[in-house]
Amino acid sequence: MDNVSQEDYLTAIYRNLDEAGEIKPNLLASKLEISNAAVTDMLRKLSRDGFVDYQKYKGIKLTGEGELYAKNMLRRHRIWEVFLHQTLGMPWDKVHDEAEKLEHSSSDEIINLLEEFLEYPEVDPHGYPIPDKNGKIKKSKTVVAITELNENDTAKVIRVNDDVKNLLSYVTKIGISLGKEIIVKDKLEYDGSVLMMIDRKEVNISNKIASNIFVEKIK
Amino acid sequence: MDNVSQEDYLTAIYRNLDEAGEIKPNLLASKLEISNAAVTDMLRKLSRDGFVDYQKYKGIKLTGEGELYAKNMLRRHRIWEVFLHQTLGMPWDKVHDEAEKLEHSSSDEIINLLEEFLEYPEVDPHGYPIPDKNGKIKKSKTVVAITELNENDTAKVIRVNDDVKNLLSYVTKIGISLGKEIIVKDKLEYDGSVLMMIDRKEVNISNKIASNIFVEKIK
DNA sequence: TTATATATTTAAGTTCGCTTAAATTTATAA
DNA sequence: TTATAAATTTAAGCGAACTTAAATATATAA
Repeated sequence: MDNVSQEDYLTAIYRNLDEAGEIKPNLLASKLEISNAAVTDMLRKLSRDGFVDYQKYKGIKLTGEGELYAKNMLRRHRIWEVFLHQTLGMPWDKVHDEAEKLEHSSSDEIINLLEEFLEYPEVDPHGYPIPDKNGKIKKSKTVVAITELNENDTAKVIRVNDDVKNLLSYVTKIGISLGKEIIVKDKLEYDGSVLMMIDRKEVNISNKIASNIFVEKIK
Repeated sequence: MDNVSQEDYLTAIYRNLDEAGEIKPNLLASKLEISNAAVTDMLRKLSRDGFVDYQKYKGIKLTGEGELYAKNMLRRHRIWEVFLHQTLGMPWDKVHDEAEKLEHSSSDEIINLLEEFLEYPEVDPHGYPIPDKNGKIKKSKTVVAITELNENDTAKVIRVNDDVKNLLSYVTKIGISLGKEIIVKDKLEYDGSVLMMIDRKEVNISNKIASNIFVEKIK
């Protein structure tokens, strides 16, 4: 393919598929920060090239080829992130944007060599699994968003959504990192916000933020 | 700038300046493998943006800013090459093309971290010096092209032009690598080709190839 | 069910970096 | 010096990926 734009569309589609494996043009447009009209345009091309199943006014699906492509981009992205964080020491809230650029400029050969150099990491610095050469994604632990926890639940942070602007730097500020233990103290009915203990300090986070932090329940 | 095309123009200009510090549109077009008309077009933009001194029908010069920019791209390029070769083990005849893509997708921050990780290499895998953060290029040994050698001269290979298609893989085949010792046996007046000893074997190379291999005379 | 809001597509237009063809300028050689 | 060749620029046009505005289809709520 070798087309930055199309690669970005496929990745964005894959990242945002709903439970039915579909995504609406509208959502895609907002994720890519472009107009709906541009999306319609590109969908025709992606459809013509066999990467998406697309019919006017219907939800967008990926074809097998499209999904493979998207997973390969995700693989590139996450392997770069590991390299930037682990080898170069770049903070986890900066690697996403850098990897976003690198992923389009690296052959599979580089990626495979990098993977070997990094000793086959299983997850990226935000806890997301890295697809293998064949697009296979190892089933990871079952995680739930913090919003799913109940009062007095104790849990360990496994994954934080890196695709939401500024979320990571905010989350870092309030003391959250991978592996950190949290205890839910209270859940506010009113706005869905969650009061938790982190490092013996009380922290309140909004529902929206809580829904992007994934944890493993302890006991 | 953040514009792949303009970055490529500046790098190509810098790489191919003549003794007077100029380059002709025609040569630039052929290096970039595009039409002369496209070059004229882009020169106007680069001139408008203050990267080149350009007047119709005259040779092209870089401004101070343009030169800095070009050297920074060269820095990125060469640091990536060192990483690919030294850390990932990619052969020296493949790193150029890969670095060509990566150089446009990496912030200065990544490059600086990489440089540190690589322990401040002075040359790339083909023997070219790496400009520092400020664009300063360390003066390296005085080298001459093999074409400048005389019969019975012994010399050590210091640098091979990585910007010529397929040159490196050819040169590798005939046993040349950095640091290798060569002895000039004969120079053919007729076509300028050079007969040399490499690893106790006689090898004849054309004038064109000899002019792209740079050596340090021994005694 | 119908009115209205929202999502999607179509139409027309823009910028970028290219192309080919024609016009013009500069270089070269008889 | 002048004819011719080569280099350069101008002109017109193209495809890609976007935009805004208008048209149309779908979803939602009274």
